[in-house]
Amino acid sequence: MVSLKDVAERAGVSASTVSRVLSNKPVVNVNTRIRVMDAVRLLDYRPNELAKSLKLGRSNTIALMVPSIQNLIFPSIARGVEDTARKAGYTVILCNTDEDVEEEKRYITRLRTRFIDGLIVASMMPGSDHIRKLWQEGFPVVLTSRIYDDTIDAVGIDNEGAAFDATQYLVRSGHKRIAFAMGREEIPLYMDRYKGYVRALAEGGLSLDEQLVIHETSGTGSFYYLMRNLLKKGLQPDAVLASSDPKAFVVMRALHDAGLKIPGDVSVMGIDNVETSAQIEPPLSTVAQPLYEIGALAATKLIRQIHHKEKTGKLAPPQVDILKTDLIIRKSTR
Amino acid sequence: MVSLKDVAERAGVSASTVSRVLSNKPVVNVNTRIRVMDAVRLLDYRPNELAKSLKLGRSNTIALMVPSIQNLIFPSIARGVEDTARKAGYTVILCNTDEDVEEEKRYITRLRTRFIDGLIVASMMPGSDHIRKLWQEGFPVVLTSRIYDDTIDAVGIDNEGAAFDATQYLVRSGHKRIAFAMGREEIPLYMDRYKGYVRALAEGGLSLDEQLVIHETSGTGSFYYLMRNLLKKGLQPDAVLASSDPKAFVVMRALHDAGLKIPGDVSVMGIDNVETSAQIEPPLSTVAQPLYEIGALAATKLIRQIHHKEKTGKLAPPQVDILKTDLIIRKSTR
DNA sequence: CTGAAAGCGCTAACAG
DNA sequence: CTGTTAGCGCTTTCAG
Repeated sequence: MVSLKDVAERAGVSASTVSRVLSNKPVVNVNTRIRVMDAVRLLDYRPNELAKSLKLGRSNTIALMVPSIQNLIFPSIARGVEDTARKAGYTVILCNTDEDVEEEKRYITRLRTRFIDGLIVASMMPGSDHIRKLWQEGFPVVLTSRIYDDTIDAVGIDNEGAAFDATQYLVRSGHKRIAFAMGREEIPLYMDRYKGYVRALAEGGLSLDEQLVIHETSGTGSFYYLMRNLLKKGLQPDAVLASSDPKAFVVMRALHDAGLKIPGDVSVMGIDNVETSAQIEPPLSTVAQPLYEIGALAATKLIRQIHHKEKTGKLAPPQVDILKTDLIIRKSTR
Repeated sequence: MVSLKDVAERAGVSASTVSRVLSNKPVVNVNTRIRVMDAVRLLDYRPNELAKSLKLGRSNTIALMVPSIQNLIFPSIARGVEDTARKAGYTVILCNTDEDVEEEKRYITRLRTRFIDGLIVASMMPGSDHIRKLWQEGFPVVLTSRIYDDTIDAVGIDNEGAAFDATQYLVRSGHKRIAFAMGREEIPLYMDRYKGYVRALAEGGLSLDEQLVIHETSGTGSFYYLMRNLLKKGLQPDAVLASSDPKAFVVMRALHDAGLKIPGDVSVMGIDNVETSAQIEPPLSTVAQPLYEIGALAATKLIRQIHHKEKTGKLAPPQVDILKTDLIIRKSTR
């Protein structure tokens, strides 16, 4: 390991001078600068980031916490985060919490040790008070995808509105019996989507049939049996809105296996616009949320907060950004 | 920020004693230990990982380099890596290279600063000599998914064999005109899969028809037009083997849009067994590679190397592990 | 414009 | 069993 001192020796100057050159301090003689740079090249010197971080009190590293990177919406968000972080000179750490609040806490404990400058959380659950606490202690945090209130920086979409748009489209195109595939109720974004569905039904003059809303039991896969059961009970809908694209995939398979045509016999619609949604057969109609942009904006906001905190010593007031969603009609709806 | 010194003061001992207690050195009096622990709790002290890393010369952090986390095979690998790294007390950094060798190099430069203890590379390209160099310099590296030789630790599958199995299944089930959707030729794993296809054809007594192998032009999406063109030219195959599952999705859509039934008119088969493959309609027959396990094993091997290097000062001889693949017949083949 | 010195928070001999 | 000391590699006053 070649250190500052080695370079200094080689260039015949002091360590401080080398440091000045390397951090582009203007106050250094051109000739010494050249001499130093030569030594740097000669020795193939790389600064030790760890030492720098320790001294400076920041690591230029942020963490991204997701329930699971295997969930199709998170790779795009992660990509947005990583791209913009990298461009700003930050490194990103990936944390999968599996919806486990304890795991989340454990992570936070590790990360709080000033190892990390900020945190993007896409896994927040109602019980995640430790995250609120983090923010209150002045640690830069931005929430994504799952937002609970406006007391913490966040970027998300209008989930109620997204489901409303989807449902409204369905009623306007003449569907009368619109089923809803509901996600885990502890997760507010699903409650919001449910509300949007209910409101659009009402505004469309359709009455809500509780039998047509099916509730996830054990994971996304459970919708297969749930859907088949609905059919078996003779409750065939003419459309189903899934509260997320992956759920729509499963619903489509159940419908197909029951011998039903999509969209001939029943229309299917999702929410999210995950990448595969366009690639399956039939391509899924859905409400797109700008996943990459969400990640990118979250990273931008976080880095801005980090800088703000460095300057002023405290966090700027929280601000939540709601990004526009987009109704995308493909081939799974008539 | 509360430091060791604060705890020491509070407990009326020296910093070294606190350090001993915290790292569970056995040589410390029970009473002092209790006193120290009390002070730790009272002050809610958390060790500064950065300082520890600087002193110890290791950061308990590894990096995972993938072409893009949005590519469906990598989330599962990433999950395997992250889970096993976390259990071993390591943190993982996510790096997307977008197949860009320069980006890869830039990353390596940053990471080489002893900021990271080891590296898992799933993005290796033929031009990635800098990675070979890393290994030669004694830096722990394990290759995944794209393996080039046996001079570096690696874990992967037998790509030739996987394609062979798939093709053989197709010929044995009576297909005569088996097309192949070929990936980028610079990527050896695709060449290997191509070879497996060719060999199985030969062993099955079928002659290779170059017109039936279609070559990716601009991204996975291009297979849509490529496939439609093939059909337009009157060269309809009775089966197509895609060199990856995502390519199979696109092929299926092209076939469908041309009015062809799967598997009635043409069978489709993939390789990878990405998560969505089971969820689409019809569920895709494919050759599964154990993605999660690949990631998990890669992490295990890397950490073992890191420890070995800490003990002996150098890397253990490279070893490549080939994991078993699994032919999975679902509904897209007859 | 440059060097000496102090210190970020921690661990590891070395004494006692 | 415990304290003192030195130092990981870097930045930053403070003098000169």
